[in-house]
Amino acid sequence: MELKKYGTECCDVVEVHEELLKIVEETLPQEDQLFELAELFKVFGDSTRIRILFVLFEAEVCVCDLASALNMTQSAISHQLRILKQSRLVKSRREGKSVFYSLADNHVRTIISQGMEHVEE
Amino acid sequence: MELKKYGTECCDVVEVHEELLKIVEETLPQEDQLFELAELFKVFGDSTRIRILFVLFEAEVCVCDLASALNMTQSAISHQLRILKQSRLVKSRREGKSVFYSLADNHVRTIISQGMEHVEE
DNA sequence: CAAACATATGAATAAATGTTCATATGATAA
DNA sequence: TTATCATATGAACATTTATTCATATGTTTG
Repeated sequence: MELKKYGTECCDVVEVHEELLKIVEETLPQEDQLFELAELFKVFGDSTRIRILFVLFEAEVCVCDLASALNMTQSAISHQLRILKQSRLVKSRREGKSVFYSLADNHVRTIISQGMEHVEE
Repeated sequence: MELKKYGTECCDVVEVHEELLKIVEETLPQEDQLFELAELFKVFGDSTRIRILFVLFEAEVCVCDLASALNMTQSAISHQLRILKQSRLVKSRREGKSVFYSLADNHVRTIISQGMEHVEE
């Protein structure tokens, strides 16, 4: 599919090309969806959380092991797990005193692997 | 592939399970790669930049049309385009006084569509 | 019950970030 | 050249955010 080009002589016109505006209106998701999407990617935008996710790619792990493995305080890890859970990227399961975390779905893997491909280029 | 579980009785032990540590060491990307990856996702973590990308899904567009279409100042858009360009998500091409922006590669589409799938669940 | 352990969370602080404003750069036209 | 248009960018400000510290919650053991 060919990309169209807009705006060649737009900038001295007060109104933008009707056609571009129409397309944007048709294809741009709703404000709240764009916001949610940005919020989701913000969650990926921290190396501590990325590291947590990489560990969870391999195993279901409890909080204190995550803290040890990543060499961070229990509190810091716990705060980040909360954020990961709120965005439904991880889920948790209590077993006695411990809480085990694991990946919630496979979008995580796809998104991270696409990101890796991009930075590795 | 089954996920293993680690840490059942770890937390009163000073050292974490050897096995988990080994796996983490083997599979965790280098620090600088993790950092780059987080930086990349930070770029997606802003709704203005997401909106810009959605417009560029449809067409090659100049800066002032982007500003008009998204109802933002030229300066704000330009700052964001700079960030998108630095992470090689968009590319630009000058034509006379105008500069046209377009997507740099297709990872952008995959990443965003996976993100959309996730938030739409 | 109390003590010990694992996890969660509120408050505070420092660092990062998006937008605005003013202005600089680059290109075209008169 | 000078004027004008399109874009880029530095500085400032307000907001967001990751970590630390202290402490609370929840579970098991004695």
